[in-house]
Amino acid sequence: MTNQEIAEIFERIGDMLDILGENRYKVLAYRRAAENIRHLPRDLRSYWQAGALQDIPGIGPAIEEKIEELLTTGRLGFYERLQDQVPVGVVSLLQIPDVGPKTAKLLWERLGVQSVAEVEEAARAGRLRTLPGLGSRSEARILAGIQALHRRSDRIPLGTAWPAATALLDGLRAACSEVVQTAVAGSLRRMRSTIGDIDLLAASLAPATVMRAFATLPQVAEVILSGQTKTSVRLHNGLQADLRVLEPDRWGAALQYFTGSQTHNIHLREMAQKQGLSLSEYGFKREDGSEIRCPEEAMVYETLGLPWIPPELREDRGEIEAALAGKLPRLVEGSDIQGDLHAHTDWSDGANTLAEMAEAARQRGYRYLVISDHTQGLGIARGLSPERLQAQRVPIDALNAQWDDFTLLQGCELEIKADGRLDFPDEVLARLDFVVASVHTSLRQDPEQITARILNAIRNPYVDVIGHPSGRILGQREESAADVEAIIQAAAETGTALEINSTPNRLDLDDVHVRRAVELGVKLAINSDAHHTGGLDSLIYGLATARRGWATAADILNTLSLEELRAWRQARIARATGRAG
DNA sequence: GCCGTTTTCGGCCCGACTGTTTTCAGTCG
Repeated sequence: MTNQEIAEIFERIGDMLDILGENRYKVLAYRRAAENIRHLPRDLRSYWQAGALQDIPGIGPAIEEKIEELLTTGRLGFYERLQDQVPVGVVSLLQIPDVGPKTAKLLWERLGVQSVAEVEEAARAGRLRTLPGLGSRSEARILAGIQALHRRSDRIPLGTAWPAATALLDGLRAACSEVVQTAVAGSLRRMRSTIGDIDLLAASLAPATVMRAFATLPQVAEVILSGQTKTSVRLHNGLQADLRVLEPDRWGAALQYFTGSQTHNIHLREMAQKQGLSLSEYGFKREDGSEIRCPEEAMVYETLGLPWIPPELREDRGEIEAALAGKLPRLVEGSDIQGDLHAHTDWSDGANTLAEMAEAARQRGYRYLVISDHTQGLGIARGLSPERLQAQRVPIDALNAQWDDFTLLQGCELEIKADGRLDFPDEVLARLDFVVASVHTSLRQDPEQITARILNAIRNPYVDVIGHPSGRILGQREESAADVEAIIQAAAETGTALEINSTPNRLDLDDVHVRRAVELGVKLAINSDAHHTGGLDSLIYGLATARRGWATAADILNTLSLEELRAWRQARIARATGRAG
C-alpha cells in the first residue's frame, strides 16, 4: 500500500468518527496522522521496518498498530467495522460546502440520504427545511453548494493563481486610495504547487470602502459572502478569492495568520499559550487582557522567541523546531541563480530562435543558458539527429563571439527510450557542454522497468541532470511508478543532479522529494524548460519549490558560475570514466 | 488518539460568518 492510500484511510476514519460524534481530538489525531503520512519523503514501510513509525509526529501506539495491520494484511479491521456504522455515501456528503459532520449525520438519520445526488433531490423537494436547525435559507445554500461542487474545478496550478492574485491586488490598489498595504496570503504565499483559493490581505482604516471596491473589480462574477472584515467572491474564471481587511498596526499578525499553514499556526498558538499568551490574527493577548499588536510579521515570531520563518517552510514539518534550535536553512534566492540549464528553441519544439532565447536570458541577468533541444527519439517534438545537433553548434559559436558577459551552452534534452537505452551514443554526448536526460514515453511502465530506465541514465557519465524525474503533470497525469527514493539514492552515488522543472504544471521534483534529495546531498537544477522567451520567467515557481524543500544555494547546481559548472561536469566525467580531467 | 524543559493524565487554537436563533451551533480556514 502506498503512503497516499494509507493516508486516505486515516482521513476517512477521521471523517467517520466525526460523523459519529466521537471526541473531536481523536478525530483531529487521525487527520493529523493522515496529513503527516501524506507528506513523508519515504515509503511508510521503510519507517516500519526500521521500527521508527512512532518517530513520525502524530503517530502513537494506536495508529502504529493500525499501520502495521495495513502493511501486513492490506486490511484494517477497525476501518471495516466503522464502515458498517457509517456508509461511505454519508462520508461523501462532507464534500458539499457548508455541510459538515453534524449536518451529514442529520441528513442521513432523518432523511436516509447516502449520496450527494440524494441530498440534491431532497433539497429540490423542499425536505431539508423540515429538519431541526435547517430553514429555507440553509436549504438554498446547500443546493447552491452542490451546484458549485458540480462545476468545481480542481486545485489550480501555482502558475495560474499567482498572476491572477497579483492582478487582483493591482486592481484593488488602483480602485481604492484607502488601501495602505496589500499582500498575497495563504497557500499562494507559501507557494504550494497547487492552490485551492486565492487569499488576499489589505491594511486599511476604511475596511468597508476597500471591500466594496474589491467586490466591484471587473474580474468578480459574484459575491459569495461579505462581513465586516472579510469578503469572498467568485471570479469569472471560476476561482474563489477571499479578502481580509485589517488595521495597519495589526498588519504583521494578520499576514502571519493568513499565510498559515493552519498546522503551523496551531503549533505557534500552543507555544503562545505556554507563555501565557493568546495569539490570533489581531495579535497577542496577555492573560490580563492587554494586547501586543504586531505591525511587522517578524514581531510575531520574535515574541515567541523565534527568528522569522520564510513562508515556504511554514507547513509544520520541523521548521519551528529548527528555528528554535537556530538551524533554519538559508534558503536559495533568485539572486543566487546564475543561469538556466534547460531551454528549447525553434530547432526542436520551441517558439523562439537561439538568438532570441539567448538575449532573453541575458536580459534576466543570467551568465549562461543551456540550449537543450529534444533529441531524435522524440519525433513529435522534431527532435534533433546527431548531424543537426552538430550543425547547431555553428550558430551557437557565432552568437557566443558577441558577448563577454554571457555564454550559450550547447546541450540536449536526451530521450531515455522505452527500452532504457539512451537516444545518443556516449561519443555524441561527450561533445556537448551539458546533458539533461528525460523520460517522455511509456510512462505507464511498471515500477521496476521505468526505474531501471532512469537509473541507467543516471549511471551514464555524460548525463548531468535527470529532467522532470517523476513525470507528473498537475491536474492531468499522475506521476509515473518510478521509485523516486531509488533515483535520489542513485543520484547521490553518481553525483548526477536532479531537476526541479519549473513549468507551472510540472514542478517536478516536488517539494517533499527535494527535501529528501537535499538530505542526501544530491545537487538540484532549477530549470525553466522554457519553450519560448517568456517561459524563462517560470523559474520563480521552481525556485519556490526548491525553497519549500529546504534547499540552500549550495544545493543548487545553477548557482555555480560558468567556470564552476564546467569544472563540475568535467570532474564527474573524469570520475565515472576513470580518466584524469 | 497524541503528547509532555510546567504534566504519563489532562489537556489539546482562534475567530468570522451565517442562519435560525433570543444566545448559539455549525462550518470554515
